[in-house]
Amino acid sequence: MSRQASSRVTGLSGDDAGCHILHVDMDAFYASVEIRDRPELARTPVIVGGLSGRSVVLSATYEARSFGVRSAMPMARARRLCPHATVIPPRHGLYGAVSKEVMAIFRAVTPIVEPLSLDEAFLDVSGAIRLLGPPAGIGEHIRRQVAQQQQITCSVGVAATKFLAKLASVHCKPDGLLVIPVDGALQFLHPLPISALWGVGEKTGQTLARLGLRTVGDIASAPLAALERDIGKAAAAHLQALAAGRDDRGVEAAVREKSVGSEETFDVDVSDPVVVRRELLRLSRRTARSLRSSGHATRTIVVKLRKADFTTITRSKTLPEPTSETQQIYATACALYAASGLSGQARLRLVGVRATGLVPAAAAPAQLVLGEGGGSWHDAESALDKITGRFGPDAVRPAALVERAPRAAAPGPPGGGGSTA
DNA sequence: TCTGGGGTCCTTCATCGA
DNA sequence: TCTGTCGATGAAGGACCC
Repeated sequence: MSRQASSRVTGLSGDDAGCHILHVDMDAFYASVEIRDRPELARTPVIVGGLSGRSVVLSATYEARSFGVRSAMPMARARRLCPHATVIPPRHGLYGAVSKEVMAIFRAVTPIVEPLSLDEAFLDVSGAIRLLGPPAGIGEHIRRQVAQQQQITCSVGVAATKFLAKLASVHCKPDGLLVIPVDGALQFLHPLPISALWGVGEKTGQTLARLGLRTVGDIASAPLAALERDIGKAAAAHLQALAAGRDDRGVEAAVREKSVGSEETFDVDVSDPVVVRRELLRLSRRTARSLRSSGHATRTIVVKLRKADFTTITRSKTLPEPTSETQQIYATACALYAASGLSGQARLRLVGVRATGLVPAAAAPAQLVLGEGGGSWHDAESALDKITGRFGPDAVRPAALVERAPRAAAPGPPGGGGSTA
């Protein structure tokens, strides 16, 4: 088998027999897309992130990372670490469009593509081997296509399971390809720190460290009962399977959405219920629009409230019938906010609205309101979706969301007001 | 240092009906 | 009629991932 390029991390045999899963991950995706449009920034520190006081880093070039900048880091700190970096506000629409084109490159290789986010995906290439050759060669083919068509680089992990393929791509970044052969999996896996395991974050990592477990090999040989006692049955079984190289999840081309939602952090903490309710209206609108555009309705509405001290509470309500209407979602969100005991009592830094328990919209009964013809709000909102789809999300807004100086008026009462301008 | 936004999954506890 | 049990479901919170 020929390996044309850049196995940055190896030491393994490179034998890709039986390694039919690829994990493809774009390198510093948002920043790379920005540099493609501004080539003068190539090989310089670039940070993509919001400009407001509470923004975090969304993406950073490797030049910026060499100064300690990491994604999810507060922007203020990133700017202190790397004051000469170019900071670019994110253009999500552009990244979405590039992502679509990259996924199309993947789908030209195999129909079994499972996107994980805008910038990474699992591919099952077992059906493409006869036509395109061994998996590592397919990985190189994909890397070339992405570089030629999109002028950005990606890294590819090749292995027999999703977890190992993902680890492989992490270990060959940036701009690399790594095969973890079937018979080299444990040799690769066991020296890694426990944080390499999918599902071990800060808290679980601390718990495992208290048990004296430091490496993946330690987890593999730990008694299951001890793990279960400290991290729970499901997590213990999950981690021990991964540590033994077992991962029987297949690549799924169609993953069903389970929830949609929207949340927003205020620039400054807010205690005024009028402002909070106005934000709930905005978020309810966004959530309802996501529901309708994905062809779903929701049964359960969840409101998330984060206080100034960062403690977070959620309150939820399951409705008798599924809905995708802004009015009903907003009314429920307001009721949950009122019942939380935080209304007017606490300073909030974030509010969120989420819809779970999704059902296909076609399965939801048409909502009839006494005294109105069937589907009144639904028809009106569908019409608005068409307008906002064409002219942008702010083309038509509820009166309550039209900014007025110095302070906007309260949104109309739940269930009755907050309608369209 | 001071923590975004969009998600998934798991655990625990309460409630309800059989 | 009362009590205990069990499973399903809902609610809340936490941890994690990208």
